[in-house]
Amino acid sequence: MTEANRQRQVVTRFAPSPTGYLHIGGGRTALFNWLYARGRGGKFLLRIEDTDRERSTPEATAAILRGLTWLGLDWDGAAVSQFEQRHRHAEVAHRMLARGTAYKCFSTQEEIAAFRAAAEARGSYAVFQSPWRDADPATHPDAPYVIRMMAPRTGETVIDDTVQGRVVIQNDTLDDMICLRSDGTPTYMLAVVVDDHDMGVTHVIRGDDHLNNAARQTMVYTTMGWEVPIWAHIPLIHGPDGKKLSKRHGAVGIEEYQVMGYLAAGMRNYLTRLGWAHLDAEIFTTEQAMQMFDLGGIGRAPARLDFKKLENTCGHHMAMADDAALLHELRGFLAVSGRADLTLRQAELMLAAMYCLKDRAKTFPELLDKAEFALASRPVVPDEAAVKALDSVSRGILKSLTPQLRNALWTKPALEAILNAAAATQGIGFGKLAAPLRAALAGRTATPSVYDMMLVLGQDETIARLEDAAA
RNA sequence: GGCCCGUUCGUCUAUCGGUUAGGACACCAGGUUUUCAACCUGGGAAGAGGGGUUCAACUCCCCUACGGGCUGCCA
Repeated sequence: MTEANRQRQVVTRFAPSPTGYLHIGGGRTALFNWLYARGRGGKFLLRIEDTDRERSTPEATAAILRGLTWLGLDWDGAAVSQFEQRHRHAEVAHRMLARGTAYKCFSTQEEIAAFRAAAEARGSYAVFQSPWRDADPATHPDAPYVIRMMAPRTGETVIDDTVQGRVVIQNDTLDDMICLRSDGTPTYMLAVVVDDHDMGVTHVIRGDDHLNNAARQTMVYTTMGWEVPIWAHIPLIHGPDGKKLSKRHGAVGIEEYQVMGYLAAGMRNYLTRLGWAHLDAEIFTTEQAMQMFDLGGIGRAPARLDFKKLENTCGHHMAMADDAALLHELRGFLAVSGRADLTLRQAELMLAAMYCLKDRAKTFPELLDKAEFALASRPVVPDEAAVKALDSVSRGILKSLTPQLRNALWTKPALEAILNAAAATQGIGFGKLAAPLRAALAGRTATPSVYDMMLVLGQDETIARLEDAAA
């Protein structure tokens, strides 16, 4: 890390390749970059690494943008297409050529394969050494060629990594990486460096699968006379079994988590805490995360995904959430999970009920389940257990209750007085009275408090449901 | 095979040479309660193994084991 970088405004970036959905690990990488930049008044940029024309699709790009947006990560400026910078990349490659820090290599892929096979046969695994590295340009054939960087074959390259520490790579373990393919398109290795430099990226925070690559990329910076960014190679996320996260572990795409009904805020909190810690901080807002987040707090070992903890974290955030915001996010969930939107009436009731629902649920499906009494419309169809609670004796009690409720002041103390008196009159405990009320009001036996339901439903609806059940 | 990175309760982690190794999730047991959930209290639970260095090591060094990454005209 140099003085210049330390003083410059922080610029981070997320650079996914658009070959599929936004992977949850990628989402976390983006989150770390975003948190780091936003917490320091810096910039967070987005670049789509679409130089692999075979595998890149616009659908994948769209999915990535959707995933980031859902996670609440906003980027500065428009997303940059790496492919569109290809002429700039080629220009840099040719400049390296002109400077003598790169050369044309005419070796065919068959020749390279043969080289490797021969090395393997000898029991060694030497990196490919192009015969064209020191060839006289006069002997160059009129054939397709790639441009390879002329990397030093001796000495070592040091990666001063904020997370991994000082990592030393021997130069003889690195080959002369290809910068420009034979079709004239740039490789990722060259493109990342050029783009990061051109975009003014100060901190490269990415998966540690790139740690070794950082050595070769450092050479490009050096050979071009550019300033090397501050590296932070973070460990990848693993599945619950400790193995690399893959489809067999279940959800790997960030959007799947939205469909499962996790809150974006909870997801951010959980993902921030996964592999990063600041003393005992567990549940925090995004603003607090921005304040606390630092590269030094990132662990060196890969972390495993723990759905239980994710759920618990989301539960905290649901309880903390603003009612209206929660309703809004709930409707977003309804839309992506292919469920019907709420009617105006349902939305109103949902909002009114939120106070007694949100600290009882961890995810949106749970919230919806707890909200069943508010969402249902008359006549409420009781489930099996509720039917049992509505025997003839209970129905009689409900019947005797309605006249009193009709004249009641619709407040909790007033309702409490009425129901307690009713229970006393019947010579039963309050629990005995609550059961049929639940059944009548919600059609089930597990519900929020009967008072909350009555208050949310209102006088008319409450009485109507009791009459429905009593009949 | 070579090179690189990693290893503290089941899981996420704190500790940055001296602590009864702390917290959270999960789990178990109580409690509260109007059902479910929530909530409250308590409990069990860890430094991969082996060598060093040091008065003192989870912390520093080495080896082994295990896990991961790189070793592409993929990113």
